[in-house]
Amino acid sequence: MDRRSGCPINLSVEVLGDRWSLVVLRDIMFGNFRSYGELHGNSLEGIATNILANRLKRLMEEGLVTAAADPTHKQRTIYNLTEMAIALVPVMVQLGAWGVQFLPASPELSARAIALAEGGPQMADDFMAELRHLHLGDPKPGRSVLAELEAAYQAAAQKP
Amino acid sequence: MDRRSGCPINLSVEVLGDRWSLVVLRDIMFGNFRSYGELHGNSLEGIATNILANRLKRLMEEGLVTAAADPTHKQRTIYNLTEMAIALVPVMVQLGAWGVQFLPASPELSARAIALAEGGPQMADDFMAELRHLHLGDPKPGRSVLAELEAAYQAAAQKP
DNA sequence: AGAAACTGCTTGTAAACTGCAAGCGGAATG
DNA sequence: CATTCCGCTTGCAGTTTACAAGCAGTTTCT
Repeated sequence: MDRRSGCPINLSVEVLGDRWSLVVLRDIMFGNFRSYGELHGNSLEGIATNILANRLKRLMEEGLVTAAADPTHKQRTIYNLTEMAIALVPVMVQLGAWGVQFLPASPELSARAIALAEGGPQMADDFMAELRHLHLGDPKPGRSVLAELEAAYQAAAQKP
Repeated sequence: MDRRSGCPINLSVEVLGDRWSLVVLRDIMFGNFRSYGELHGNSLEGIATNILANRLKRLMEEGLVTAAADPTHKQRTIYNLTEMAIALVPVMVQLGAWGVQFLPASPELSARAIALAEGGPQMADDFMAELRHLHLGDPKPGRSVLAELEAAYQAAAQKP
């Protein structure tokens, strides 16, 4: 792993700076898609199969994702986020807020980003706790930010 | 401009998701490098000339950067950040903090990111005000976050 | 038991992007 | 009026991305 420089922003770009890594992490994080099939079948942007396979491999190598066997389906692999990936929640929040403000984001898909930005650091922390439950086996927290975001999306999608 | 989806995170990735865009913006933002020559000559990562030229062109097309003539040197172009780019400060803060925590960032180069993260939202806001002064002609604010970050870097670089 | 569908990929091919080195035209400098 | 500065462009090789097709092992259906 030869790095271009020791600057933290550069290192982050070297790990995340391509057209798909953050999108795949978004789908695992906010969509709770956990297997290859779920990630491919629900991909809003239509990720190609070889790119998805390659990205999952790279994310594992970089330490952002781990693979676990599914007890009910022997051929299915369940992908879990690591603490390193869960720590990207604040980055996702800021990126989403920026996209909503400056890019032509659709109202329905903006709903989650807006809710998350308005929820502030407390909501981000609660979301990270929920992700630690879902991916790392931590105890289940009382609040489900995932459910709140889904509700925000549904409410936005209903309005014509 | 055909976009893959209207998701704000996807749109942000489509604009910023490559190996150089955020690095160039970082250099303009934190290094206050304003011309092609400064950006190329001071590039920590050694950006190639054609990539730098292409990235500046794309950043202008995306509305993140504008070009202005230098009154003293007719052949020099001064690149200014737009409000859209200045609004990326919180993203940079989070990305830097993440890089410091999870990637092998060098102590000297981490100093700015750490100072900025510890400064909280107030410091980010003051930095954005300073950037609006430097790039958009807004009145000069009392606080210079750029000077504080430089001091933090110098202090970290002195320690052996 | 056999057929069909599911699951997680791999392979082939073409196009686009990246990275390196060299060069170039106009402007300022001495 | 030669030299250096400045902002690029060009050529080329290698890598990455994108699209479409296919494939082996597993489970489900009939």
